[in-house]
Amino acid sequence: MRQSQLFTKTRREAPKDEVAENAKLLIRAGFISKELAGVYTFLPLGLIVLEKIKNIIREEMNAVGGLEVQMTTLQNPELYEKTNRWDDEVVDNWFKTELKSGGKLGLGLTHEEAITAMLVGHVSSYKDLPMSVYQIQKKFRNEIRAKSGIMRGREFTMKDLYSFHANEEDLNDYYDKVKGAYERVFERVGLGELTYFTFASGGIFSKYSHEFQTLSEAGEDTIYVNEEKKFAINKEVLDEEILAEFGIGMDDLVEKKAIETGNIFKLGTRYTEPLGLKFIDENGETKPAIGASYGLGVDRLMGTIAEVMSDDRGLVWPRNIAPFTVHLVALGTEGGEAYTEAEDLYRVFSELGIEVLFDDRNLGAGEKFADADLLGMPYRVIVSDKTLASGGFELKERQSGEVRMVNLEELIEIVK
RNA sequence: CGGGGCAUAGUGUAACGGUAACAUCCACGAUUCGGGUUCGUGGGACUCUGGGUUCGAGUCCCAGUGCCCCGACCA
Repeated sequence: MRQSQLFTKTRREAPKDEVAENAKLLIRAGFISKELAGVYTFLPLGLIVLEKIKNIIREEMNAVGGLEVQMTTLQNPELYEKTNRWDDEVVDNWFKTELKSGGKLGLGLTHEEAITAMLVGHVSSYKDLPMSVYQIQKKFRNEIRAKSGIMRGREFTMKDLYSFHANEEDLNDYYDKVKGAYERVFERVGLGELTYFTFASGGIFSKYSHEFQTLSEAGEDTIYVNEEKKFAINKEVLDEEILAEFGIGMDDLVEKKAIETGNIFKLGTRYTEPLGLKFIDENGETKPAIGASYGLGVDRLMGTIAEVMSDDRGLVWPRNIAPFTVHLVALGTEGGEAYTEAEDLYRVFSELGIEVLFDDRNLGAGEKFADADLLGMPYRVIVSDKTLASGGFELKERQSGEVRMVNLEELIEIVK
């Protein structure tokens, strides 16, 4: 893409109504735009990042047998009345609305009920199980207080997977498989090192629920990390009992701030029972299926990456989710030799399928450098009189700041 | 939902109760061309909304709305 055709502009200053670093940077760089408190539009560059994250998640969910669907945003209150989650006294962050005819509707804040009810017509025998269904879709939560930029919004994108099983053993096996899929997702988006499998409250069927917590000072949660075994315990469940359970003491744990990027938990028959998702087992007995649900905040993941990977000059995208691999910058006078050379390189990259953002704007070097740093593509390639004279290209790695001269073959080898 | 703060060009900030300024931005013309070059000319605001006080309100008072922060909450 040519930067001259990108309608978004960068800003020197962050808007005063944002404090969260992720929102400040993403707005300054033109990745997102704020509509309301906790409600953000994704602009072209931001949307590319979001879609890349979604695709990684999609691949990993598919790899553990998940089948993708898209449930509706508009939700039928009857389902939630059956599970006692419609009443505002019970669930206080519904967005509710009504039909012209007078009937009520809810805007989906989670889809256990909808998925379970939808599957009733598709499950009748133990042979139909296990079943694993997911979606990547908008959720709406009427948060009393939205905060932290795109990390806790009122409208956000979430991947939610639900699995249903004939017995507990099968549930446990699958639960571990999904855990592995989550670990691969975090690895691929560049957060593997910083993300801890964490024991937390909220378990319905099992004692604990499990969270994926990414270390960050911007996090709302306090967790206790055990480096050696690479897991953590959420402060909310930390007590003598759990320490004994893991055979550790407080000395083995380090207190950290973290962002809850994922949450998985076993539901048992909490939803299948009231909604009638039953099957007949080998002995002809009718039983409710046993379920689990697995959530992953897509835009929260993006916000977390912006938060933990950026530096004082701007965003730093891991290669797998960067909007473009290369930021090609032409210096000198528009139409000059360097520009012509850059045009050629742009064409070469495009033909090779290398994702490139070409800064073909007629601006000074300083401004282009500042923008490149702010936008955060993994590689910056400079074409200028200087590089022409040396017969190569200047390649700068955004994350390390390492700069070197390379020839065309080397350059392509690195960025392809 | 308790507590606190803020609201002025697209953005960031000024303005004693006396008739909105500066920077950035945008347009045009020069200049410059490896870290936001420099200069000139011009453009852009019913000062969040509604009331009130006053000869006069961006400024003081009341109410509302929006936004931010702390806490609570977060299936």
